[in-house]
Amino acid sequence: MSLDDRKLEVLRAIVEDYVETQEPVGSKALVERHQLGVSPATVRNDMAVLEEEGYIRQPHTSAGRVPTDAGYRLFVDRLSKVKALSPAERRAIERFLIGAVDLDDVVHRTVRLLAQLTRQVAVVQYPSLARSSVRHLELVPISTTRLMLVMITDTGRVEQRLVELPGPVASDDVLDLRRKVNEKLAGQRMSDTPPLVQGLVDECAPDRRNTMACLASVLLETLVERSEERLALAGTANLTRGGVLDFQGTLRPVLEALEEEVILLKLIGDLEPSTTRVRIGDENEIDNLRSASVVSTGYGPGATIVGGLGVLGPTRMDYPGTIATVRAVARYVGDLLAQN
Amino acid sequence: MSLDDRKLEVLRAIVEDYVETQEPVGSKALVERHQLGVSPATVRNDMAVLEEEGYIRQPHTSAGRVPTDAGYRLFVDRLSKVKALSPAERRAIERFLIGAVDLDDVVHRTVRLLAQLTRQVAVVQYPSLARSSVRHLELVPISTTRLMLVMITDTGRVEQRLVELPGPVASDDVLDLRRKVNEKLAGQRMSDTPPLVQGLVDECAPDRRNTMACLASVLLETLVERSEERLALAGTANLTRGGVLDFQGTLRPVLEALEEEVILLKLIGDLEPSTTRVRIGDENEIDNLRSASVVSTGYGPGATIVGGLGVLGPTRMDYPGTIATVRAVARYVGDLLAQN
DNA sequence: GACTGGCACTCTGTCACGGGGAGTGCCAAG
DNA sequence: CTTGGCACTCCCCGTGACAGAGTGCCAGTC
Repeated sequence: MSLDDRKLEVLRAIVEDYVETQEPVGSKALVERHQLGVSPATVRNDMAVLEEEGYIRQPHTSAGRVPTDAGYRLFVDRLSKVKALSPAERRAIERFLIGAVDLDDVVHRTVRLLAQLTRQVAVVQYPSLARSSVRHLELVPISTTRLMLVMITDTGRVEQRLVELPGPVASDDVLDLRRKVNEKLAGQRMSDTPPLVQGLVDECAPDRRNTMACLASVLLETLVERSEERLALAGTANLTRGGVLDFQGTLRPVLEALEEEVILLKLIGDLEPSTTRVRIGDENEIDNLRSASVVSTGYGPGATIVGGLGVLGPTRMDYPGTIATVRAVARYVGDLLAQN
Repeated sequence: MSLDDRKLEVLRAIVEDYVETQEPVGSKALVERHQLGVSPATVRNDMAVLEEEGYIRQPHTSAGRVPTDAGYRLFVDRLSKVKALSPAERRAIERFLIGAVDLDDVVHRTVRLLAQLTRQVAVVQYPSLARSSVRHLELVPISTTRLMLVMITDTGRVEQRLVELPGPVASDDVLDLRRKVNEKLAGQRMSDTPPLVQGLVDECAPDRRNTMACLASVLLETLVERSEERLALAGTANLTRGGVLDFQGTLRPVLEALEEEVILLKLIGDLEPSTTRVRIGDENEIDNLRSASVVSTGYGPGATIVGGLGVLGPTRMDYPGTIATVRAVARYVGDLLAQN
């Protein structure tokens, strides 16, 4: 038994209506709202099959039908085309992102924009350190035995870390250190740096080796190990739209998940394919998000990807619209980064 | 007609019970749980007076009493002593804050700690630029006509901003610029800088004045005008404790308010008195937070204050405990900053 | 063979009703 | 001023009845 065209059409209609009205949809309402050209009874038969196949279900006997996660999945994969953005939306994106003064600003504007356009929770990952390269390293003396290490990446991120030195260092020596690390590391991809950092220590004159070793360990920590990914979040208030109906009664697990950076990174940061990724309900590995869907994609200058962004909402979401918006915003942000 | 001691005692008992049980408290339960030494009937008379005075109210006829905002206010001002922290809490604070590697880390740890200890929403303001002074300014060439300006403050904040130059600048000139701005500005309080920046432009050789003017305008913007305050937020999931009961049914307005940095700053950033500030329900100027209370205080190294922190929760909160925790955390953070 | 109209059935949501319970206000007495 | 007693009010909750929506199935039609 397979799904012929009309059954698919019925599924699409159910998804669209349910997303819009948030109420189980019945056969009669369906034929009234869509030109299906058949009677409610026929639709009912189709519905019975769709339910058998697991694409829709009844909250209770003699209620209308509601799409299952599998139903949404089928809808997304085969039944929906990506909506084109309205000119108004395009303008909104441009207006919003223009005039950002630095990376922080770009990220914050982006996340708010995304939340606003999709009316959902938005997450934007800062350009990943691991995917950036070093533009410049700066050493600023804080006291005689302390340095502030400032790293600037080609994506505009600025990371700082305090370095505790084993002993006092003269300011000329700091300049020397600064020159050395920059010669060695500037322009390098983050992933290529560890052996170079080791080389820095090895090549160092013995009397300075201690100092350099300290610096090197902080460098390694900053560059790779602790490679801190940062995130921005916006639009949590959108979770309350649709009342208590979405998210099976309580926002708690969702809010909890949103507080865990690790979890968010997992959601957004899975960047292998350059395409948009949609996770629907149960497809999420995180238990707390079993009643949510996530639409995410990578962004970056040109074809390269330096970070992820996406939105999270109820499984009952407007997938075509959301996907379109997420993609468009990612592209704009990529272009913006390319300009720098 | 005034409030004698027993009436105050009754009010205290009502607040304590209500905070704990979240249910309107009646006269009978009250005398059972507290050693008031009088009968329920007497307590009822006292309650009638307290209600008349506006400190408590009945959700409906023949229900127990619930404190009003004014009741909480009186409780906070006159009836509660600040609870001492338990050793476990002290240890938790120390363990949590130790090992922070940089300012970002300190702020993030602090805000999570605060949310965890108070089981409420926590907000921590980064050290305010306006209250810091310049430690060092760095200019990093991005291209021939673009510089990255990096400012490091004595509180450890690092701000960056892109500078678009009117024309190409040689790298020697950049070094020269760098030296000049540092000579002039390093060590200065942020609020004293504007005339100095102007001075920089005036003293500049005519052929470089254009470049310097560009830099100066970005500097001014970064230092004062756009003096961007940053915040960290944690514990929003705690809003869902107590179900839909707190916050009159919907979290929406509260979540919305929490998304507005401006609003949060208003809550937390009011730092004139070095004491802890408590805003209860209607005392909040922000309409969206009329059903919430905010406990906030300033923090900073030694006696100076460089930023604010605090928590937000339902008016029905454990004020003594919350106040104690907020103060303690602020003190620890201050000490931590003093060490740098 | 696929579609349709009709019909009986099921389940929800809601409303009215009523009793139990908690709590109050008031009064008269100690 | 305090207390015990009592009548009263109102919420909460379980029950039952009812309308409405929607289904499943069957027999008839094209």
